[in-house]
Amino acid sequence: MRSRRPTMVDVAREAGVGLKTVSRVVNGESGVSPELVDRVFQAVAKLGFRRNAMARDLRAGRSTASVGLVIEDLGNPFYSSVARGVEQLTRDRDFVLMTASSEEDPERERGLVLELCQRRVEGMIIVPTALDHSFLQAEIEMGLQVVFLDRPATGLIADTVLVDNLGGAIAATDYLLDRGHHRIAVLGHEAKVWTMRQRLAGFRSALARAGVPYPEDLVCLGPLTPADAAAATAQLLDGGDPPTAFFACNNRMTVGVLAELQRRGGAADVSGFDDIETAGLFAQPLALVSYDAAEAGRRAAQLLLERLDGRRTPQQVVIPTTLVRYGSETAGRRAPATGAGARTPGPRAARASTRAGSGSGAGG
Amino acid sequence: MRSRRPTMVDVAREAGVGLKTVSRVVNGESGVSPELVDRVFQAVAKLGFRRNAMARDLRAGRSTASVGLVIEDLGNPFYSSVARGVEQLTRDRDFVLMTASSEEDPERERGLVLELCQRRVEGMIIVPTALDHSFLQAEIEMGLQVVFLDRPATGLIADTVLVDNLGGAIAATDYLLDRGHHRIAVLGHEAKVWTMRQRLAGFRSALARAGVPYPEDLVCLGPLTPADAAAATAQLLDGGDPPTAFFACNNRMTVGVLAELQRRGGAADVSGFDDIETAGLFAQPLALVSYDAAEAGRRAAQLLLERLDGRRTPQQVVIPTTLVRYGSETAGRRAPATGAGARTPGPRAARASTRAGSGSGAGG
DNA sequence: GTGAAAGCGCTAACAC
DNA sequence: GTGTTAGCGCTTTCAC
Repeated sequence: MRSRRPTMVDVAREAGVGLKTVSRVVNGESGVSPELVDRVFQAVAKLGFRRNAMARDLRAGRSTASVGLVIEDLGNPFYSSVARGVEQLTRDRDFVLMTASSEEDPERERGLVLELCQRRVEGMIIVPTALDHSFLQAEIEMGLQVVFLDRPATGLIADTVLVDNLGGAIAATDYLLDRGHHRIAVLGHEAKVWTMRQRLAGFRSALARAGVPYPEDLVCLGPLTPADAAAATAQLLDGGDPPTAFFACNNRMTVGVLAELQRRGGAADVSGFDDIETAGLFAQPLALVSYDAAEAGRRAAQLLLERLDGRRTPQQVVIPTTLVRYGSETAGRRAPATGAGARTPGPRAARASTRAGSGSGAGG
Repeated sequence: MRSRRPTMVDVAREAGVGLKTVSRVVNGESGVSPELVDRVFQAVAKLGFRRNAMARDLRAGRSTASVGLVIEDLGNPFYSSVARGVEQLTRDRDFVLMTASSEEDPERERGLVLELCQRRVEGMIIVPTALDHSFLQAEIEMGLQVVFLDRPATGLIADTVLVDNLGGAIAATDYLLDRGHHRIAVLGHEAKVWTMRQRLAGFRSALARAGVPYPEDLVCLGPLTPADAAAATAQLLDGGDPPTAFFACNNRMTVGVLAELQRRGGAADVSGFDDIETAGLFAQPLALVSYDAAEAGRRAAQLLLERLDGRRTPQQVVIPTTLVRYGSETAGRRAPATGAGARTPGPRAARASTRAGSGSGAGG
């Protein structure tokens, strides 16, 4: 029993009123007699009428009350937190979220962006993978609003939300330096990724300030998965003059390093970028650069909404990071007896902000 | 410099051809002379024309080549994996994914579903929170295709993808029973949630089969966050005749239980529903009911696509679970020396499937 | 091969 | 207060 979707004309006929009256009632406009309002609602309910948003938006000459979110991978906890944050702000304005994963493929990213343009989204939040986003300039001139997240766009001036990569990496490196390490290995993604370059720069900067030479032989860029990182860790440890500590540039690297250390019963100190929800339960103590991913999403959404409301001067927001130490020196020996040990929920063990405020100002 | 978005009419004028010719070229139809094709493409590029999908779909009388995904919380790892799985299949058909979080609020869920109906999505994948979905019947009769995920819908016959809750819970309980426990505590969400009832039923069933009495005083339903679960764990442990083991009905419960045990240096055995990515790095050994959330999303998307292609007989798919043991008895004492210990990436320590196949068949 | 006209379902402007 | 008309940007007849 597959019936056709009723239109306003159908409703008008059913209610015995004119088309415009139905439109008025459905849109909650005033100036319709209570009796007709009732008849229209009755007909709407009887026919199961749902106003066609396509026709409505088309006629009104506007976009589709929706925002596009182009990220690397929806399945990654960082991005899903971001998506959640974005959603929290956009849902209040009755925007629909169209999510798409670029999979770090510039071509795919471009395709998704243009696809969303064709769907006439009002705005987009993009985690840029492509090296050049000037192709968006034309869309922007035609009314598309864009906010970049996690990395700045190249070839384009636009609102941007970034994480304090430099400060976080410095804090993570200082943590290891403070514990007396001079041979610190670094594991990270390819250096072509902007965030990775920033984090590496922070690492170098912290070493330089401490007068510790940059360990060329301990810098391992390329691994993608935890398994890759574990293998790389093994190789580093098996080399001559092995590292005594590790700086993992993202959560996947951290997990890989820890897994290999645990497998060996090794005791290297570890710090890493990106927080891990369950780090308080780990056998090994470590320090992680933490930041609020959902907040990054919320800020991006906020910037986008402001733009849709008319703001035109580009802004940049930097999300602050915090170094969180998980587990104590004694942790791992079947949980500490004191309350000062690792714990996942509740207050964190030790925090040190790498940035004072949430720094927002004109940029570009 | 905010210019108006060009339409096909603009392109036609620019190229000096008729409207229909532009339409033909833009849609890759044959039967246009190469010369005109070229002129049209030139004009398209010059003006930055992007075909308006709203107008196109409206005129064609079809839906918007999009699927809606209504889940509980995009930020939850389980749901973001599901979303990723859905996306993997739908992107190939050039569908756009509209994601929305119901936040376990039946009213909100209903609102989101109807909103997506107004947007004329072709189909929806819903994790049902509401108790009654018969209101969807009308939409379905008007062409909407629906697949339910994680829980069956009530008051409605439709395609459904479920996890083997019963089998998983039995396996998790058996694990604890096999280790000699008779006083097993259960922590879980409210029993009004279908999955929770299933998991509890599995727990009861395993106990009954082992001749162990159901421990009324150790069943704690209600906690939502890890902190709630930790507090509940503390209360259970501080009571008279405390439990010697815990069955945590979801990942948040598991984390809470472990956190409290770790804080106390306690040694209770733990098993839990839902896998945790980093469980191999935990100080405490445990067993987790694991299943492929992304696969659940893919299967749901597959069912939806089949429906869009014309299938009409309702189907049900059950995603199998596996009990994964993390860490050995010696784990936690600063990592085991042998390779048999916990490790996160790579092959899992010990698996025992709770279901033979991926069971798919007619249902409803 | 190509283009003019009609119309998808709705809203905006105007008459009644 | 209410209904009629036109038209959003596109596709679909159907002439030429």
